[in-house]
Amino acid sequence: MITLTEENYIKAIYHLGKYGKDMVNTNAIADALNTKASSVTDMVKKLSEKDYLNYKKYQGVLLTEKGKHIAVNIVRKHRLWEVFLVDKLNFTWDEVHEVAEHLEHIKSEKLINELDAFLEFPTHDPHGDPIPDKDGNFKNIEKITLFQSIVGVTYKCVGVKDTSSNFLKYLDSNSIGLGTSIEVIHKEPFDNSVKIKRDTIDMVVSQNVAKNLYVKKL
Amino acid sequence: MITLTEENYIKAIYHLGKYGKDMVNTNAIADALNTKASSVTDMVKKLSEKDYLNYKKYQGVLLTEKGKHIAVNIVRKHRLWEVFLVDKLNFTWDEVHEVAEHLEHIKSEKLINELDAFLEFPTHDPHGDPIPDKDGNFKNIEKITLFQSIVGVTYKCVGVKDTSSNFLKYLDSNSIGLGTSIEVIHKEPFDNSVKIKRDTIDMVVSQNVAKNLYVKKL
DNA sequence: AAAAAAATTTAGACAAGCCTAAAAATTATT
DNA sequence: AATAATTTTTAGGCTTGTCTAAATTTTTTT
Ligand SMILES: [Mn+2]
Ligand SMILES: [Mn+2]
Ligand SMILES: [Mn+2]
Ligand SMILES: [Mn+2]
Repeated sequence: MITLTEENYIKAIYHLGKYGKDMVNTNAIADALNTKASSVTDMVKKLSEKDYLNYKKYQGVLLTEKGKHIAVNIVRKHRLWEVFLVDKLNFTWDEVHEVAEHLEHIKSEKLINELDAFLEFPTHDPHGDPIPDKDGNFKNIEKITLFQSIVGVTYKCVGVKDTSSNFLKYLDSNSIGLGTSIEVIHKEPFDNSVKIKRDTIDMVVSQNVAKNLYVKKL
Repeated sequence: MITLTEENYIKAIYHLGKYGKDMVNTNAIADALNTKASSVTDMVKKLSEKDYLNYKKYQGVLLTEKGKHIAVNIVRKHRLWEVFLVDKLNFTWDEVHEVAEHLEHIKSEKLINELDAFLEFPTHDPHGDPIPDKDGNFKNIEKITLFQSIVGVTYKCVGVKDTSSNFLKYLDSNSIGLGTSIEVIHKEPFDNSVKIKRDTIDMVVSQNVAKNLYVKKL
């Protein structure tokens, strides 16, 4: 049996280790889970014991295949529930994360597979993140941040990096959402702000915004 | 903040105390929750401290209004999720209870009220039990057990007392479900079995079955 | 009204997760 | 290469919810 707390650790470690092959360190995990490094050390030993990850003292941890499998399944559940909340229950994209954080721990194969079917097998969640299928497979769409974009090119918004309520509400209030077309007009070297044309409207977004908005060439 | 364990105790006490005004005793609670009497004593002290119930040493407990409110809200969530599972996700009535047992603890006002609306404000769950509305109000339909029925009268099946998978599957295999018409042909004094006519078919059900099937005069 | 049986509470212990403070190891700086 | 700073682990303790065994109270039986 795997506990809710163990699941949260595994998911956090998965997200922290997603890019790059190097080990995930204690402080990063403590930070992600709002807990203390000493607590992480304790838990990491237990997870290693249970074979969800490999732990090397003072070095960090790496999920095993077993651990990755658990993690991807939790991510699948999290994102499917988010789709459900937005598509069926009138939640906005800034409201879903907190509730999905709890729903992702409900354990029922049938529940999640039927939910998947009920939602007609969505491939992406409300924030543009890919949804793993029943076997854990998914493909990341090629995307860059608006920060990495090129002047003169038109892009489509395909995701957000920061999923905080604050950022999502900012985007809402500026009529930017998934699918929105964005033409890059100018990139200001001084403060790295980006001038874009959204529909017919010109607007300037800060470096912070540009770095948290994923776009794809049209 | 109320913990998952506390919620389960409160719900169990609510169901045990539903009929009759007398106090719920320690062993009954321990039994319902598959735990030990000593654990119940501990928890009951804590719940009393938090004002969810009144506890009199060696006498038993009674939920306060605050406790009842919590309980009814959990029951509401439990039953709405059961409807969702059956109506939208192709669960059968014998599969829903276990999953709903977990879903009932998800804390989000918006979630449950939107779910209620999405399901078009159902009044009863898949087992015929009434669903409290947003304010905790619900009405029990007048019903008796088949055991209490009268020979010669035709009834409609409106609920089940035992919601175990075994019993529900037995009913399925005998084509008895909510809404099924049942005419009482004979009540056998020797073993309290009941001979009924379901559609055009005569069949005999045991005392055990008769005591767990709720019916209503047509 | 005792004595016996049953129900309930108390005492003491344990696992899971968390914390703070101190010790040890690693990494960065001089 | 030595010292300083940072990171990580260890040690010891706390809370929640559980358990077993023993003590106490209530209820039932004689
Ligand atoms: Mn979570
Ligand atoms: Mn998401
Ligand atoms: Mn429950
Ligand atoms: Mn039910």
